[in-house]
Amino acid sequence: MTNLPGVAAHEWSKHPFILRLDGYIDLSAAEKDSLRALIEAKIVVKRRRDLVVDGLEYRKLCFIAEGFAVRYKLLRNGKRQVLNVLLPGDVVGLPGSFLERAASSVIAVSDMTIHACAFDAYVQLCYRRPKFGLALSWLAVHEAAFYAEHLTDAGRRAPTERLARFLLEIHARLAMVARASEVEFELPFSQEVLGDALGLSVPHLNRTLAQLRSEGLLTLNKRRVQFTDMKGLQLLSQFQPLALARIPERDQSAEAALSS
Amino acid sequence: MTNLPGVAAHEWSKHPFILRLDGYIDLSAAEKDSLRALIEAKIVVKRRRDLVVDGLEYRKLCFIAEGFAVRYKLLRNGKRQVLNVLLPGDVVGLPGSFLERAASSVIAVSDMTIHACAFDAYVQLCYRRPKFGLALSWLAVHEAAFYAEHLTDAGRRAPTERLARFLLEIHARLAMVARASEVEFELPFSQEVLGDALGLSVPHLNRTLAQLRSEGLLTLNKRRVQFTDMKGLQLLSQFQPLALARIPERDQSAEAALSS
DNA sequence: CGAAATTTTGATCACGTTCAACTTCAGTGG
DNA sequence: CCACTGAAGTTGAACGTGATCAAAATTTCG
Repeated sequence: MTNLPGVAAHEWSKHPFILRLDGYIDLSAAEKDSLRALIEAKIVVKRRRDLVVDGLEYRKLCFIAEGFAVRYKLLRNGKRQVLNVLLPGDVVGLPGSFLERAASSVIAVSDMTIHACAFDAYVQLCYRRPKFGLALSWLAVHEAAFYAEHLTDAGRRAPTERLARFLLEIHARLAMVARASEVEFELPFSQEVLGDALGLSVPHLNRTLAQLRSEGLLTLNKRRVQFTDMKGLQLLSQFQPLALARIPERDQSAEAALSS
Repeated sequence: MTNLPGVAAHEWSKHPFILRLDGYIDLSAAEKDSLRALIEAKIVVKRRRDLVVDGLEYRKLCFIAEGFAVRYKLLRNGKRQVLNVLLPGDVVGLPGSFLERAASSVIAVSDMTIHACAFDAYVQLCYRRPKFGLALSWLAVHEAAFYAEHLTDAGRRAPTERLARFLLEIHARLAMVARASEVEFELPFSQEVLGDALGLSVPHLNRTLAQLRSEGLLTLNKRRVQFTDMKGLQLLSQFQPLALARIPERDQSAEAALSS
């Protein structure tokens, strides 16, 4: 790991996390700068490095600039559930920082570069600039909504459907931060990770994948996915990206009418 | 449904939602009052009434004073996934209000009384009093953390373990709002709901329940659960309630050091 | 280039679903 | 009060999906 202080302004405005925020909130340059000022370090993380460890205290927010990670929970019986995959623009330390001790682990599955800020510093920023508190809520709700979808997948959907939905979701998320073309993207996860994300064994995941391939819906090799029949995939998976509403602006007129 | 305006102060301070907030944030009487001022109506809802409908816009936060509901997602193939059960102190409209259109439905499973406030009004309160934005974040993170646990249950845990964990979780949540004794509580959900929550068929859920009973871990009749071997349940289920950290207070001294 | 990780394929088996019948319970009207 | 009705809970038998175990083929990486 290499630590360099802060972030340059021109770099920050194109940061995938800022790109994501732009998707649901209007931030002025000054506001973006006040967030940038919190960044304590740019960190380069090697593949397989632990970022968060289940059971330990963690009090940081890390914004992923580049690279991929996986949040997972290891069980007593040796099984593993991948809770979420973390892509550029995602935040490490959500929900870990809100708990006394992290309830899951995070590990890098590729080399990464991330920007870290102290959790307390972010909370104090929320007091000064309430908009960031709302942004945090939106982020957390987004997270919860994704989990809800995955829960439905694991509980009630067939394996082919699950896998198709998962790939479409990742594609949509990568497209949001300009890391995917119309029908193609890099998928840096092993089948073991995919299986643990979807609640399937590796052999069965492999067969499920083979089925999607044989139906001509997609190709996947060298960790590169290409959707060869987008319509067919959408039909099979019933996937539709969830539309997060934008955060309402402060209403000054309503302000005057109230004293509290 | 009967609509009466607002809430009385003495009623509000003992409202289960306020009880829950007290668990992770310090709110002054004035702050609690500013939230109370947002309540537009006290609503009495009959059993089986829809509160939120998948696909429709929903822009309210409803704080459950009494009664139980279920958030669920209905699939094309007729299957249903129960995403969460809503207890006194929980909020209806999270995450629904953050989305263009709700991505799940909510239905009352008992008669309920709830206090409704407009979502926009709450957001404006967050601008005036940033602490409420943080409270909202905490609430959302709490929700996300629960989903993460349920995802792990559905994906990787055995049925007996799932069921035991589910019951222990509900017990802990009810205890938090003073609706459960040490080892006993009301469980107003049919086995169909439990099955849909845990991703099991009704017959299998029933057999799983029978197994817990036969092992002397609990009794359940007339919708009343009694844990007869709490230690055994905890051992079997590896359950531990998740410890949400408290929301840090505003730090005035750090304030002065910064201009932004 | 060699070692390790990952992907693929096959055979067997167990768990949990499905379907069906029956029982018990709660609520309602005669 | 009891008979009736529909909902909820319980039990059984047969089936199928996906897990498990094992081994081979292939790729990645040191």
